[in-house]
Amino acid sequence: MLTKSSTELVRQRNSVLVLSVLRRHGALAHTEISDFTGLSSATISAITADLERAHIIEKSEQQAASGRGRPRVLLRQRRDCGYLIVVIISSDAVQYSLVDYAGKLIDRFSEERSHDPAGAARFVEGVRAGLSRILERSRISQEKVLLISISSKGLVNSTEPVLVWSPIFGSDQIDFESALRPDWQAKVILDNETLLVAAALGAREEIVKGADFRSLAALSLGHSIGLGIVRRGGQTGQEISAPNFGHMLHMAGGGLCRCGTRGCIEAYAGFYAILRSAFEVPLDTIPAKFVPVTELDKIAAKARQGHRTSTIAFRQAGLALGNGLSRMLSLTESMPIAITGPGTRYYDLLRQGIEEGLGQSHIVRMEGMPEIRVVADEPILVFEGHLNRALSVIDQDIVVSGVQGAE
Amino acid sequence: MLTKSSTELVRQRNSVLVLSVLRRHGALAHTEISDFTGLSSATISAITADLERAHIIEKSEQQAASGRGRPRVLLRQRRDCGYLIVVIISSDAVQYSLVDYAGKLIDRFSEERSHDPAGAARFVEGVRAGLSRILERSRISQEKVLLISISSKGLVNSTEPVLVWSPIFGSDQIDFESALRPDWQAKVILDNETLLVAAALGAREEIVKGADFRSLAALSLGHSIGLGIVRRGGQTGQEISAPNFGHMLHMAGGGLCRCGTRGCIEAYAGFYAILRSAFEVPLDTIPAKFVPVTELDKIAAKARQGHRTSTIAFRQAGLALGNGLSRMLSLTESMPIAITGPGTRYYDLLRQGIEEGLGQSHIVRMEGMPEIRVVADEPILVFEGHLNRALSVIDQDIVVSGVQGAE
DNA sequence: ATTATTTTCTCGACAGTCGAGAAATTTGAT
DNA sequence: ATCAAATTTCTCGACTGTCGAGAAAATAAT
Repeated sequence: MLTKSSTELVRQRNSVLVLSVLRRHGALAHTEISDFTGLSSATISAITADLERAHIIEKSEQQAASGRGRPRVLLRQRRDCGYLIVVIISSDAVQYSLVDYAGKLIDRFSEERSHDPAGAARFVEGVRAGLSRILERSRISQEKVLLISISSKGLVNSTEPVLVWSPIFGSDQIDFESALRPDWQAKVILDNETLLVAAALGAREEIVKGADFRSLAALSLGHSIGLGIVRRGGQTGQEISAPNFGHMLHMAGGGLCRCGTRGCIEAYAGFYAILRSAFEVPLDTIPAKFVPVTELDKIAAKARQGHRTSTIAFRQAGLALGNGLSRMLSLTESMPIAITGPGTRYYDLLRQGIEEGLGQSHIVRMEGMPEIRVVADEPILVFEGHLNRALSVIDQDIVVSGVQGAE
Repeated sequence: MLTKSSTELVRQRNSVLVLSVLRRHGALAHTEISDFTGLSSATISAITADLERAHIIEKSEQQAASGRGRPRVLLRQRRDCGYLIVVIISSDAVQYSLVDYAGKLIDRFSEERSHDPAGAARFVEGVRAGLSRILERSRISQEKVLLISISSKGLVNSTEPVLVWSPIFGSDQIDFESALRPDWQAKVILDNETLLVAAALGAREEIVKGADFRSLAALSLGHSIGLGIVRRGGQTGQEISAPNFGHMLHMAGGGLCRCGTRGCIEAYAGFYAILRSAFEVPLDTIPAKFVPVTELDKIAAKARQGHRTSTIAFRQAGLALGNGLSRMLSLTESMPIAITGPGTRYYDLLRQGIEEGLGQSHIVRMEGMPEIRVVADEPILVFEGHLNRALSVIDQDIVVSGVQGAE
């Protein structure tokens, strides 16, 4: 359904646009903002005056004279305009980061996760404690925290911050919104981890390719398997989604997965699955809760020396991934695939299987093999994705909730 | 990337909005338009005055007095504002329909398709001839044809009207844009047939459910298998896509498909595949080009009487569909599934397999079985989808290309 | 000092939406 | 017949927004 448009909306959109170019390019002068946005100089004056009055941006005090002419006045976000807390949940720890409105990291610490199956309720308590701890350490007032951006592996509700299924808690749902509402009035968003990787890669790609960028998928290999897809959308920039790829059906009645279903992709390509397959343990064995990477390194070493069952284990994993990717491509347009995560160190062993698995589908035979690239530094990408997403959400909210107020 | 906004754009969007409620609800009075759009009465006056000046809408001359007070003046599209040609390509015929700007069918005929494999070039000639024929019969001047909307089974390029792969011509691509450009200056759009079914069902659903409508998939069963997905998007109404579902990989190294690949869903669930499987012909046999429905009816009759291999054939087909749908759901959100096409007459035989195939995946075990409904009258839905899409494209174009001109 | 150059700011014109109320037009009561 | 009530459409002034042009500001070079 279409909705009505109004002049006030125009100002809102253009204000957000100004903030977004400021994010992308750092502190900018009046003229540069005008160039980047396409808005006239007069409009920039009006918008920046509003934003300055609302204490959202500020004039940079001084900068090197850059030639003759009236010197430029750089505009930048006010760091103290608001703050963001990033919570990255991984299998062995929870990392808390406090970031200011300009995207600068202020404080960070990790808390080990107890491996006891204390369950979701207990875990949520830990998160609440972690959040109050990072707030206290910084002496920032709670109202200044505008957004809490959480990420985890697993399946996430697309509209609300609810973790629907996760490798750790299974179907024990966690609703972060209602869990944090008593303590916090900040907005809470939750994203799948690999989705953030895809978002970060997509943003990088868009800077390089500009309008040529169309779409991209990120595949994260590890104990579990994640996939994020980013597509450039119509007006609102990028559109991203994080399918339940690791638990997409690979083969009906196949190996038993951690999720309890048989034949998931993860039950062939997750670390525990490779281990299981390499040791020729029956495929209906209940999967190991945790596999040290050193175990897998050993198998990889054997495979690289030509050991048969180890080689086959990685090959099976590759096939599952390749088939799954081909199915994904059948349902979307063709797009490049970026592989990240700890599993990339075995890419040499997985590659053949992946390519063969891809090649078994009509779409790949027709359109050719998609571009596959290996990308390291997954944790950095996750954090970058958090910032990209969270800060633009803040920009949006801050503008919508009233710039007019001179305060 | 965000783009700048302006007051002129506001008017454009609101004009399109006015035209769209006029489409949805038929001829409306000033006040009603105001109610439906949320725009003020004054704005409606301004916009409708513009549209009337540009000969896009007109005042309905007279209507029954509806109570006391100043009588309403109904506004409606001018039929002669422009015309649309709908071309529906099916396996045995091509249907041409001429429609006026108000959505009224003016003329229609079908041309049999020769089953000779004369190839794409020859076929395009036929389409060009068909188009000129329908134009001549109507005595409408060619410039008045604003849009040619084509549909076919198969895989379609998402940005240009290029048929990338089709059951009939295989990988012999057809670029309708360049094929028709010499004769026509009308815009040309091409959509997958099942996508249009999904669009039509989505539009109906949105009228019923309003904002509650989220998404929907249409599955078309026949000689080939089609899937269309419609999701409600942010601003721009609905977002639709037509994946290459029929040729998504069902089982690696499986039955030979018409497309030349092994293991496609279609190679298990297409009519020819059911036939092949029922007669226990080896799965690598080259599939029949064409299967009369009566053949399949016979197998269905046998299956309903308990004949074993016939029953298994339908069950296999259902499993392939169910597994495929489960994979689709793993990659999207959960959504209801509407089944259409000639294959619905065998739904009683397919159902168990579909449900079992769906149940083998994590997502369905977790979120439960999606709602499945059988919808008849596929051809009507296809045409309805054409009109929905094409006329709103025309509305958009007509407004963008300048309403201001009084002409 | 003066001039050239560059950036920022300001002003008036123009486009769009909105609310309020005037104008138009019919029904129903007196 | 006439007038009041009801209802719809139209119009006007206020407000918000963008834009182009040019004034004002501030520095470097001459």
